[in-house]
Amino acid sequence: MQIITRAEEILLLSVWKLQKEAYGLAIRRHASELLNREMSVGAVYIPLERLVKKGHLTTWESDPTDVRGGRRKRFYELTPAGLAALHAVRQIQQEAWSGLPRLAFDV
Amino acid sequence: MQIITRAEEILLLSVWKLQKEAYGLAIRRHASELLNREMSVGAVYIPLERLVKKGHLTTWESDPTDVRGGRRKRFYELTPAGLAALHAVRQIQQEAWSGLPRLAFDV
DNA sequence: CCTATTTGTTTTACATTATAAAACAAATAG
DNA sequence: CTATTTGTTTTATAATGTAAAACAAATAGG
Repeated sequence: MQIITRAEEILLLSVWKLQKEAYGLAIRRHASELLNREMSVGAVYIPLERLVKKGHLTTWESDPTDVRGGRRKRFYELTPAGLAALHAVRQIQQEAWSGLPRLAFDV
Repeated sequence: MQIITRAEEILLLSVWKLQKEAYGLAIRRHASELLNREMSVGAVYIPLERLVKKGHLTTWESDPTDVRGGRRKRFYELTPAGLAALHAVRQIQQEAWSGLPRLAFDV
């Protein structure tokens, strides 16, 4: 489809929204809330890696923190290309949802 | 993902928009315009069939028309379930795109 | 007529994406 | 030390997306 998928859109927006707290599990929690549905771990990390490969996200690892189980985190940040991809999909959405006629069972 | 995919969204909206003219090739033309990109024939018919199977569309065949090459067409129409699926995805989109902080390179 | 062109759908074969589940890693609590 | 917690990576499979080819049937025009 070439345009980003819905999963990619949700993940990019989650990274955007979470700002400095955009790491794997936090992104998973946020995206799951948006979708009203618990995403599996793989359903987050694998698309995230793809988005990095495509240049829509950058990523780096932090040091461990001193909370229980607080090991190193992999953080993500939106790139200008990622933002452009979001704008592109947004525009298509707005066009696609405009000018729709009234439906028989909608009235 | 359970929520409809982007391809499904675009196809359902195309069927909605085209009303009584919602058959395979017309849907393909309309969806291609929305995406600014020629969709292949298979990229339309196969997802359409899937949407029928899921109960988001109904379908039927017309008689041939008397224009050159005007053979029978397979028409599609949105079901209430299809409309509900569109509304669901719309709501998620609006939530996902709200409350986004300003970005460094966006300013 | 008959064959070229046009409009249309179906099928096939393959690439990409999505997903669950398991494995792995490393931190602190007690 | 070892149980629990937070976190990432890997594996294996299902679901979707796509291009291209095959198939079907209509009219145009000599």
